[in-house]
Formats: sequence, C-alpha cells, structure tokens
Amino acid sequence: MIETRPPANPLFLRDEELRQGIELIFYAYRDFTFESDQQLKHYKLGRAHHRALYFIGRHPGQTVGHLLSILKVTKQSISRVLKDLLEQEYVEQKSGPRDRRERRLHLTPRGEKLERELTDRQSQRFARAYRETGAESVEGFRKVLLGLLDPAERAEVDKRIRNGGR
Amino acid sequence: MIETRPPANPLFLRDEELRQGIELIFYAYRDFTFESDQQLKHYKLGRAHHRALYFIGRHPGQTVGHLLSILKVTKQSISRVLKDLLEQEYVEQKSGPRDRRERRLHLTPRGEKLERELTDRQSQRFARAYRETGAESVEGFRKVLLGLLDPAERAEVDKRIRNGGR
DNA sequence: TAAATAGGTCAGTATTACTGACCTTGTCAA
DNA sequence: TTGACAAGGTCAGTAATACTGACCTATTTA
Repeated sequence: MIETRPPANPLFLRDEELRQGIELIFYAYRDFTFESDQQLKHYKLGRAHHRALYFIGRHPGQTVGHLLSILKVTKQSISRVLKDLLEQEYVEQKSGPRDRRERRLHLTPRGEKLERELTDRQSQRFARAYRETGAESVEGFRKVLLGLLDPAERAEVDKRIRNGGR
Repeated sequence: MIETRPPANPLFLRDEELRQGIELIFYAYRDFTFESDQQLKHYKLGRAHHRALYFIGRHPGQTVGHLLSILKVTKQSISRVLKDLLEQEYVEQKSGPRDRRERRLHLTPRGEKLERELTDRQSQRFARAYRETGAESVEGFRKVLLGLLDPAERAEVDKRIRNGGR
C-alpha cells in the first residue's frame, strides 16, 4: 500500500491517527444523540427511555433479561424506565409462552409511533451521511465499528443487527 | 445466482440499513467507554473527568470557553470537573497572554500520565479495529463519522482533529 | 422437593447535567 | 473615563441515569 504521507515518525503518526478516531466517535455520538434528546423533553422522557423503546421495537417479544444484556445496565436501572413506559402505555408485557416467568416486551401502536418519531431524526442523520459518502465508505464504517466491539460481543451483535434480531 | 432476499421493498431495506448504523454506533460507544470508566473508579473520577483531561491534553492552552464548545455542556457542569482536576493537580491554569480574563488550560506531568493511562485502552481498541479492517475501511469510517456531525460543526472538527488542535 | 432462574423492589448513594441568578475581573470603544 | 460586554466562576435547586446490596415472588427444572 502506497502512503501519500510517508511516516517520518511512525509512532507519532500512529498515535495521532488513533486519537482522531477517538475524537470522531466522541463528536459523532455527541451530535447523534442531541436532536432526539431535545425531542424527548416534550414527552418528559430521557435518553434511556428512547434506548429501551428502540430495542424493544427492534426485537419484539424479547425478555427483560435480553434487553439488559443489550443495554448493559442493571435491572434496577431499567426497571424505572420500563415502569414509565408501561404506565404511559408505550410498551406492554406478555408472559413467555414456554416459561411463564419471562415478561416479553412489545411496543404498543402508541409506542411504535413515538419510537419512529424519535428514531427518525437519527435515521435521517445516517441517511445524509451515507448519501454523502457512498457505499464503500459505509462498508468501512461498519467494519471498523464492529472491530471496536468487545471480541466476545462481536458475533452476537453482528447477527443481531443483520437480521433485525428475529 | 439469484438473490436470496430480493429487495421487494427498497424503503424497508433502507430503513434496515440505517438502523444497523444506529445500533453499531450505540454498541461501539458502549464498549469504547467501558474500560476507561472502570479505570477511572480507581481514581474516584468519572467519565467527564476523562473527557476534560483528554481535550485539555489535546489542545494545550485552550480557554475554558473553547473546552465548553467541544464538550457542549454548561460551564456549571464543567466547573465541578475542572475544580477536581485543579485540586488534584492534574490540570493547571495560566491567564491568557493577551486577554487576562482567559484561563488557559494545561495538563501537569501528573495529568499527562493519567490521561495517557486512561486513553491507552481506547487507543488500543482503535488500533485493533484498524489493524483488523485496513486503511480503506478506516477512511470510510472517518468519512461517515464526519458526515454524522452537525453540518455547522464539520469544518471545525475536521480541522481540529487533523492538526491536533494547534 | 430443593435449587436455580426471571423478574421486581426497597433503600441509599454517586455522577452528570440542567436552569437561573448573580458576581468579579478585565477589555474596549464611545 | 465610563459603560457595555465578555470570560469565567459560583450559589442554589433540580433531574436523569446509574450503581450496590439485600431481599422478595413466581416458576422451572434437576
């Protein structure tokens, strides 16, 4: 591979390159979350509510335990969020068909509507970025982000995002 | 070879693709922050302290206002963090050469050491991802993340990450 | 029947962040 | 030289997210 900028000091350049990645993901995540956070205020909900709505919509019928393994928070943390969403009828629970201890989570039509409204802003942001950069860049983006995951997570996440979780 | 899943509904596929992006950035950010968050506990500091240390190290001599514009938080939020870092002598202030109202921020040697320790885990994660995916993917990753920024931010961030802020 | 699992709950705490009001110090232009 | 404005700090109050640890019920399973 031919380098356009010959690395006079490879260690320095390498560190520089890695720091650019660190900063890019910080800046992108900062802007990525901003708009839907604003929107959430109208509903007196927070980012945690959006995350729960998103992943319940994405994986309908999943158990509370599965949601916890995605969000990587404690059940005490999710319980407040889930309580709000159940009370306001954005989400409903059905007991598991085989194991009745499970509470399988679903969005209500009302929850689907809110989820779409919140996620739309983020989708549009991605649509713009994808449009501006092209399919090849998108493929690189996907590969690098998968590479940033904990190795133990990678296969699972890859599968989860590819088939929409079903 | 016939497509196994012909795109009967292009809009659906598009939405699917965008949601994959949304999920990837969520999962990547989740894992990206996890290790240094753990490390921070040993010092009784939080993620906000790392962010401040990081960007002060990255842009030595920047003003408090500049740091605020990077982090996009209020000065009341940064003040607690900065107070901790000043008290524990990770950071020092010098008044601006021209405008003496400014407090220009610098890491102390102690602060540089801590910053490196915290950031190293994240750098290593990026190094692994870059190594596994190659230069082309990295370029795509960079382009897409820049594309995700607010348009008003893009030029500034691009410049900032390219020259290390100086 | 006993252990393990899914899930919920109570109590207490920490961190990050917000709004709004107000203050000091210093710059700069009329 | 005075007055507006800017950089930054601070006080008070509030909210959201998340944590640990302990304990509970219902249900499944060995």
